[in-house]
Amino acid sequence: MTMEQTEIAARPASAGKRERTKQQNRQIILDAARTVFAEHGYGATTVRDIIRATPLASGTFYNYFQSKEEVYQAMQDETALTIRPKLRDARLQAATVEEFISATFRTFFEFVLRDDVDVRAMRHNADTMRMRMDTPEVVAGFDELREDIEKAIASGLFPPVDADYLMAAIVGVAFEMSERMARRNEADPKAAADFATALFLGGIRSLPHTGAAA
Amino acid sequence: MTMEQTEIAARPASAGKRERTKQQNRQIILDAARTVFAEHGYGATTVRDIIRATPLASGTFYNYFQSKEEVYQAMQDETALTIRPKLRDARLQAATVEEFISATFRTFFEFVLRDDVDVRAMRHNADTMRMRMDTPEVVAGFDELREDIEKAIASGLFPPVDADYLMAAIVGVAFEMSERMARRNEADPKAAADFATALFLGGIRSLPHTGAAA
Amino acid sequence: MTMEQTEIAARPASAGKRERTKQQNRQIILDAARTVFAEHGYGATTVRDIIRATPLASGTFYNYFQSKEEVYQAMQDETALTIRPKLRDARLQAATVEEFISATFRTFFEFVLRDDVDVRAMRHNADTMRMRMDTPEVVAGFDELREDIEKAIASGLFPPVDADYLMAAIVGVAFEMSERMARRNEADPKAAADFATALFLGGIRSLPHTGAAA
Amino acid sequence: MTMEQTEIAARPASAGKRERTKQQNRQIILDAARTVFAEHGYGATTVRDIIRATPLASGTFYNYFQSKEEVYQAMQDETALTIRPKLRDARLQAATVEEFISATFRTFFEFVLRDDVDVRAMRHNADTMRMRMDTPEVVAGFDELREDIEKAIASGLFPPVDADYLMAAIVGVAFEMSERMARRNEADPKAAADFATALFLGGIRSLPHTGAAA
DNA sequence: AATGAATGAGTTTTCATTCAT
DNA sequence: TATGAATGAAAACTCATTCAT
Repeated sequence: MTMEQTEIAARPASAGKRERTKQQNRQIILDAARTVFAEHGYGATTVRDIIRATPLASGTFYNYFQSKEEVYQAMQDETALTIRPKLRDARLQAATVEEFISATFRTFFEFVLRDDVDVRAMRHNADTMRMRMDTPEVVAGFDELREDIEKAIASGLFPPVDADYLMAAIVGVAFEMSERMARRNEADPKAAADFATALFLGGIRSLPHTGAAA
Repeated sequence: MTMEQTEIAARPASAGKRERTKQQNRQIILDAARTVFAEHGYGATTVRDIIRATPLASGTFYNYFQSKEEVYQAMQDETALTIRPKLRDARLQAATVEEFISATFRTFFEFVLRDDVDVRAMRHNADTMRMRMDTPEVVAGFDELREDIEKAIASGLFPPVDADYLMAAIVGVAFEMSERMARRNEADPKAAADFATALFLGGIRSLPHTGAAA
Repeated sequence: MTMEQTEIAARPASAGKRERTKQQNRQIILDAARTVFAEHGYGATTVRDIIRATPLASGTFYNYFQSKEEVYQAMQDETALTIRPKLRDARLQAATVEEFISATFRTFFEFVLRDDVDVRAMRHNADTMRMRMDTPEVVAGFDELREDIEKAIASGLFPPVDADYLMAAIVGVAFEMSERMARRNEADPKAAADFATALFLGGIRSLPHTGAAA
Repeated sequence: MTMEQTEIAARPASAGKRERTKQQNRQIILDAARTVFAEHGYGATTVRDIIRATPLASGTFYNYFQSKEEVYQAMQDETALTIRPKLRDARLQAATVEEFISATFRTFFEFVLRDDVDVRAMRHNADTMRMRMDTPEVVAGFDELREDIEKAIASGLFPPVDADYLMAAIVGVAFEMSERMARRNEADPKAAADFATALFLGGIRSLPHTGAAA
């Protein structure tokens, strides 16, 4: 106890540091990394940038991650691990093509809007695609989608189409539309999902007509 | 004297040897940048990398571009300036929805396969970034597509749908599918364009059935 | 426990070893800069020169100063901050014109000889620059002198002369003579101050006669 | 004549280049150097800066000067060669101490104001003293003044004082006062010279009284 | 002679990582 | 374990000078 008092006396104004657990520090770094990577892109982000967005010291970073690369991977994995189960669950419960497609887009657009600011910000910098495409978790998410499409084909739910291209089309529409959606004043994930779903189910002629152009 | 006249006549038209070398060097740097960016991604690429991929001296780079950023933008603009007129021409001649959509994808996929160095380089680098496109020229290309969609709606060619989302969907599918296509052993731009066109015209159920899955 | 108390007590006062090293390194850089600037002149000096004159690593320089310019300014300010109080004290105690002038030159010449590293270094470099002085601290020192002259005029100590020109004359004589003095084998600040004082009090005809020319 | 026409035809809009003689180009470079050195100081000035202040090409510089150093020396020498004879003439005609001192300051202050913008501008950058002090011509000018003082002592015109210190005092007052003078709205070289002359002849108590403080 | 782009050595600057405290 | 200054390899950038035209 004497020692504790000593410590407290020796630290003028660092109250609260004792509260920080290892897990919290790791999360603090991950959150800071997410924000900074999204703002400057992977290449332009320095470890110092991440640390600066943190109450921690530079050396502390290395108690949790070996390098910039590692924290980046961890961050990507965290994102993928959050959305992948959501998407998979949505698809697994689909009994019809409509449900499969609708649930995929609905889940994705809602996730983008509610849980994660990155996907929007990521689009503004040159490293975006790299960030999106190349960590194992993200690639696994794509593979998962293709596999689910293949299963749907096998079970007769889907017609026997090119699963790889269909996956690509879904992914492309999801990312590109989410960016446009996020830029609108009143982002409406349901409307966006309805649009994408109609497109995939019936093509352009099935898309909902806009009031304005009617 | 004949030679002198020749030289005089030649100067304004072909701009002289100096001028030609200058243009060549600029192009050498742009081409090297395209290759290196495609190979390592924007963030991981250094100006030194670009110079190393060139027979030129380091200082020469700075006679043409201020920074990595600037050469990257120039490279994107060059790409956009090449493909935009092709795409616009293709769309302008469209008399039906089918032609509009089909010509867009066909032109894009063929360009990716034939003319674009970086996409070719990407084929050999599974985890390469797709060049992010938001320089003025590229954005103008997107705007052009949306405007053409709006015109098509106004003329009754297209139903009155959300032009912004439709543009995003086309762009997303074009980029994402072109990447998948480029990775295949026998890339077939016609087949890819047919797939995308069928999707946009009639939805999933209109997509061509694959023999394998049939 | 005694040791712990000792540490606690020592921390705020002596600022800890880290803090001490930091101050030392800053001083090491400043001292090296002073020597190198004096030897090569401001323009010919590179940051590398300064670092080389130091046991520190190149990056360490940038932990303390942004540029050559900044370390130069800091160095000048340091000098000005050292000599300004000495000069002001000397003038404040002056009850006569003689004391005012005499004390000013005496203090300046003695400082140059004893305390100022760069002037000492200059002695070994005939064509060294005299550090140009126009950082805020230095200018403030000049202003202080002019103000003290104005006060002396107001109190009747000095005749009502042009204080700005008189200040300039004193400064010019002080700097130029100090340089000549420093180059002599046996620099004698008292003799130099007597010379300048006699000049300012009675003009050329009051200057001490040299034995040689008599 | 045919060739001349050919040349004219080949040069779209370079009229007047034929007029430039070697001597003119040399002078163009010297004048540009004077301006640029005065503005940025010796160290911060690049050969490119000088060329940019010129209608000439970079390669042309090296037809006239070997290096930055050489053009700098030439410029300094030009200045010193202009003012040194003026000063020497003024002193040689002096029959009294008054005339010697008065003519020196009068000539210097008028030169600074009329013929040369450098001396003022030079004071604003760190390399000033170096620029002023160390070219052979400038040093020779100082030596000349000291020699003239020694001759004046030998002839009985001056009392037997320390010629080196007196020279330094004159130089210091001349440069420092010229800077203050140049900053005034209505620079008056006669008044400045009268001030300095009175100081050197009779000390502070002989200085002209200002109306304001009377 | 004049031109001005190319050169590359040298300088400035950054920043991931280490390590003494 | 936390801290944050030190490190130095590597990247960015400059610029005096050369040389083909």
